[in-house]
Amino acid sequence: MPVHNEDIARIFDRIADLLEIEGDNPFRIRAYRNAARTLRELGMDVRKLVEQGEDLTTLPGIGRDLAAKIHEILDTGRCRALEKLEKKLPPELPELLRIPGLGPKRVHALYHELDIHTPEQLERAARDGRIRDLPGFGARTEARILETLHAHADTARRFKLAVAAQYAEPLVEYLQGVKGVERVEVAGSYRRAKETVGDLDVLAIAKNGDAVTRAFTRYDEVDSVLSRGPTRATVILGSGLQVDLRVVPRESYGAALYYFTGSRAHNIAVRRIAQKRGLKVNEYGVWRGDSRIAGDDEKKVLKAIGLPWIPPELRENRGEIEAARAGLLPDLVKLSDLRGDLHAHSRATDGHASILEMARAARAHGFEYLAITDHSRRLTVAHGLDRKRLLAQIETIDQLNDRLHGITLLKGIEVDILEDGRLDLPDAVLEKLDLVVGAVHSSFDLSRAKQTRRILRAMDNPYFTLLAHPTGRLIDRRAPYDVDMGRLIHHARQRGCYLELNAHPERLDLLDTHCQMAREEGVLVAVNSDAHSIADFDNLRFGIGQARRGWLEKKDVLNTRTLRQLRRLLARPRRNAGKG
DNA sequence: GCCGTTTTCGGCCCGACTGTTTTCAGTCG
Repeated sequence: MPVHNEDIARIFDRIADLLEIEGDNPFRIRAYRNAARTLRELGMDVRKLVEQGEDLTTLPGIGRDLAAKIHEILDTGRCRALEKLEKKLPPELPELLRIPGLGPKRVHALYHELDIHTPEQLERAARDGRIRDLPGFGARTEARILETLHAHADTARRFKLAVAAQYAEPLVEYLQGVKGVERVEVAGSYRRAKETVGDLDVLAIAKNGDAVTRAFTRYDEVDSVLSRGPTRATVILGSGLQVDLRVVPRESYGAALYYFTGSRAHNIAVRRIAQKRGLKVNEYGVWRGDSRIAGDDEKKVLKAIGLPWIPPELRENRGEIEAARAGLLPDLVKLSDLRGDLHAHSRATDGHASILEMARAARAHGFEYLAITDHSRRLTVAHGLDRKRLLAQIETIDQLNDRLHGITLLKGIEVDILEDGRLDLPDAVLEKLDLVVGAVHSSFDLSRAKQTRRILRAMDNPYFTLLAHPTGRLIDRRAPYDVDMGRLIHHARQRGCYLELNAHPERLDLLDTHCQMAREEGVLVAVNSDAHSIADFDNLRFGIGQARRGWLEKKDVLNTRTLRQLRRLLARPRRNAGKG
């Protein structure tokens, strides 16, 4: 079994969990967690870096010791440090940390005092009333544990950004109507446009916080109230989504917004910078001694620390702070930069609207062009187009273009990439199209080598323009297929073809880290809706959020180009094909 | 365990809410 970054990251997280239960040095624990994070966000296999003879201690948060452990895990598949810990403590113990309200200290007590290792044992002990007598526990805590054990599966789940938006928007509206509330905004991972959010962090300006948190807990979607004070309250909505509300005075709003937008890693890094300058940063402002030197406005807060404003989507401590200090922050792409959409379906296959309806909807979004890219014949469930039907559709689009004003339809196809890398329709018909969007819809479980070879070969087709949803993942439902994204991006560069960032809320595929790789390699990314109905164009905002998380600028995105520029770019793979 | 234009040793982000603590630890974000 090849060891991937995620495997190593999990080992480090387990070590951190166990050390924490043992009451080890918190900074040592954090070091393991930071290293796990570095590995997860590396964007390429650490194994590859090792093969290239790179020094792993150049990676952030990885020093001599952890580099050696990575080598050990890569070489042997094992980690002696973890095995040693697992001899001291039951390996399943970290599971208990996932239960809300249980931290390392309490898990330590449960294990050492009552020999509890598992949620099942915990439940039994709680039912028997044996937990309340432990020091630091009580009857309330015991009851709470039983309660959360039952709700456990529900509360642990994350919500797709688009789903969270459906809950966030009406809640914001409700809070804006509460007396005394001046302003409401959702911060946290929602504001950073993460593909999924664990909870909502809502921020409000008001003088009387107590009245506002009280009104918040009375919102009719609230299922249970976890805590409530004069500046903060936490509730669970009926959907299972947790919402934290914080209320701050106007003079602290910028500091609070910055603080609660996170990410945690970003905040820590920025506060360390502030600390070195003799400043303290908290949710109420930036402080020099007892005097607040900034607070009401996010831009001013960052300025006081000596940094330019950093877009929320970048705040992951993945180089944005260094870029900010060097004046090298990207000028991120905006939704309004999009001039068209290069992936949409019609009723001819599995779409719900006619080509004309789709064209009009795209025009209403201000688009200059829309590519119709229905499925190809192999995808029979979607009634995929064969050669004959595609030729008929080409004719239809030509006719529509003659009478449509203000928008141009591009002739395309979302053609299946077959298992051997051939495309699902003959070149003779692909040649007649403006663009060919290739996609994997089958054989997801090929080995990494085979899957990579399959897609590389598809890209070699002279008519191949754009690789749709490049990892094939469906958030929470289907893991990405195993493919060497670095090689795909490199090959796209050589072939002159492009990658899609599919904006469908279930896909958001390319991942943000892949976008960064594409950008560094100079491969343009198309942010596409994959619309199956006229409403689906609205999903582009989530795609743009993801693109911004991937540091993409307007110039990095294919469909920010004018139709004229775009046509030239779409012809590039064909031109390159002749050069062998 | 990591890290370094104040440091190779001595630091490492900061505050709110809860429950059981009668002065604060634990958890969370």
